[in-house]
Amino acid sequence: MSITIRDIAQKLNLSIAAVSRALDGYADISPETRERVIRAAEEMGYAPNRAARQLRRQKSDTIGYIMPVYSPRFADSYYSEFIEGMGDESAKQGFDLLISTAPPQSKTEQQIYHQWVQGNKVDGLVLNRICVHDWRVQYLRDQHKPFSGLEHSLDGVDYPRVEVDNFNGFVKLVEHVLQYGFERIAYIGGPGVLKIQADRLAGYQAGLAAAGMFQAPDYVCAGDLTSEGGYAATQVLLSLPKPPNAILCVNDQTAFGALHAANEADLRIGEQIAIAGFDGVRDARYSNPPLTTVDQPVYEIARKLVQMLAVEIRGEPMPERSVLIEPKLLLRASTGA
Amino acid sequence: MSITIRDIAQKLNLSIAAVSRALDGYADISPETRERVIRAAEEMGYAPNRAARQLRRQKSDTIGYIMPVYSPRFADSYYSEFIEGMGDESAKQGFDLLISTAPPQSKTEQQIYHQWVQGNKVDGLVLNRICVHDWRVQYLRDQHKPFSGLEHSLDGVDYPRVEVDNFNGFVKLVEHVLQYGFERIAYIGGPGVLKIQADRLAGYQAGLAAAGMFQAPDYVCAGDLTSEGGYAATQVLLSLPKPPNAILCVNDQTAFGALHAANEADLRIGEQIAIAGFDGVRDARYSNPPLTTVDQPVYEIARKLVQMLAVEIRGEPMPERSVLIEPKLLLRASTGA
DNA sequence: TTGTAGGCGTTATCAA
DNA sequence: TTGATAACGCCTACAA
Repeated sequence: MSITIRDIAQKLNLSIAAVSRALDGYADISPETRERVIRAAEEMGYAPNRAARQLRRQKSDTIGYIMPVYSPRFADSYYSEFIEGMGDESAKQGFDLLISTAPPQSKTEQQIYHQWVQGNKVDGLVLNRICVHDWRVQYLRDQHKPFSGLEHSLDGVDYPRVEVDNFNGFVKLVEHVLQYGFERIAYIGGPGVLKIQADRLAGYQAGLAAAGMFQAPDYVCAGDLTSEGGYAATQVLLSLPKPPNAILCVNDQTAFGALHAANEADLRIGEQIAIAGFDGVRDARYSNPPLTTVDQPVYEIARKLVQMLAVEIRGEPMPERSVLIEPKLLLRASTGA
Repeated sequence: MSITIRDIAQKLNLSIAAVSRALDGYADISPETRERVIRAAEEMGYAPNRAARQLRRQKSDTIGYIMPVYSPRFADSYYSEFIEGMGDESAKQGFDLLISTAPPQSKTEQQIYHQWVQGNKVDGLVLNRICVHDWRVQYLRDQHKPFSGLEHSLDGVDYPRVEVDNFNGFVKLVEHVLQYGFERIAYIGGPGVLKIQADRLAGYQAGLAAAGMFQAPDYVCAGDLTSEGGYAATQVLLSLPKPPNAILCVNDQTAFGALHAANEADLRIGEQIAIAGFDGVRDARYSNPPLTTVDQPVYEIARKLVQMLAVEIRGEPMPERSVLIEPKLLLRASTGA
């Protein structure tokens, strides 16, 4: 079937042990033998059987990521960028990347984590969309399985992580729209359990408080991180007796939905109403009108997460277990900029 | 370390063979024993070691996909939708999804394919962005490794596939802009080796020919499937002595770049110039102005590809090895609709 | 119905 | 420097 070290050994009249060591670069093998083995392996198109190696070494050289899908066919280029970053860095670090999809907090999600961890399918995992209290963090800690995460949950676990200054990003966003004269500022958020939701909402509130602005309870809506959710929430906001003239959204997808609803309502966006997002996805430059957003370097963040995880897996010392990223405002026409 | 069937056997005073068979649902085991085993496994949090199982069964229950990245940090929600579709269907079919990134036709790409195939890391692969003549198709055929693909290469290999009627889609696109009075129609394509490029370009030319329209050689540009490429190509087109008044793009990302360039040139898009894409990514609804595009159900296509691949891997008979999808025009403001 | 034993391909330990 | 051999955890033919 496939070529094994046994085939190479046979052909070269060597023991499989010698072949194995020659290929793995051990020192106790004669240079000429090593040379012969390596050439033969090349010629025969040998590649080690990953299952056998994994079984023996008790590690899989694989990193796992479970993509949180809130609904079937939800598309968000945030994820393509995130996955690309993880893929590039995984390859560089010599790991494969195993991906699955599951609704957050679902039974399915738990099963996959359990199978991967207990079945030794992955050496470590990358988490994002971390919750304020996250069962995954606790579970992986208990299982002593290495992981890294985007955002820091409040479970008291010191895992390697990247944190975006969501709070401050939103404060700046509020300041920006205030400066442009929009004073009735609403917020469309995501699921309340999410850390980003907690932090961004807090930033929104702090920004308003700092300016001594009125905070209408009606002005804080729940979305679901999708453009559909943003669309629906915006319709509700616009039908209030005293509708807002600025809508800040927890992410860009939500903002796309908000733009859509405001356009349908024939509002002059950037003039009669300001709309902004958070993420900095590429496509935000091409929306109608171009979307003001808070840019976070998703690709770089994903790479960093994998890189930190690789260090953790290899058990190397890690100088900084926490990287803080200051996102930056991208001012565009949707807020009148 | 982890729980194995040996642990369960020990606890229950059974042989590991009995435990194994009880868990795998063999008939030759007493109901009560099976009951005990299953409960114990549950209690102890057992999950089979994937490497051991894979080594023994000679299959990995894993599907591979290599994401073609043309440049670092290229974001395209086409891929997040594609990956989500594959992820959902893989889970449903009982497969894990292994993902890597590599530039198309690169040495890296070849190495990964070789490692995965020869190392038995995956049971099969999904290909997209198929080339007119594709080394991957030939390689996997030679290695007798199951695979499915989006688009059919001309290598004379009858693999399970989904084909989108790119030719006809572009013919319809040409008809549409002609009908709206745009007669100087340009085309921005992708890498010439791609099957979609060949088919869509042919559709463009056929559409023009059918209407007896003039075809300026200047009007056919090469892009790279990114918005940057579309932006650059559009700048070239607009600086021609006799610039086009319609630009049809090989994909939506390219079209986003074209919109950007046309907006910068202060053209009234949909009026002075028509711009259209191809893919139907979600975000095309939110561009400035909303983008006319040819919609293909990416999520469903991805699922179908995995489903066909699963059938192929299991060696089941496949009624239809080729699925043809007729994409449909989505008319929006960017072409004056 | 259950247990014994061999082997999947690799790596690591020990001897030669 | 090299070879024989024993695991890693699971599955399955065969024996009991």
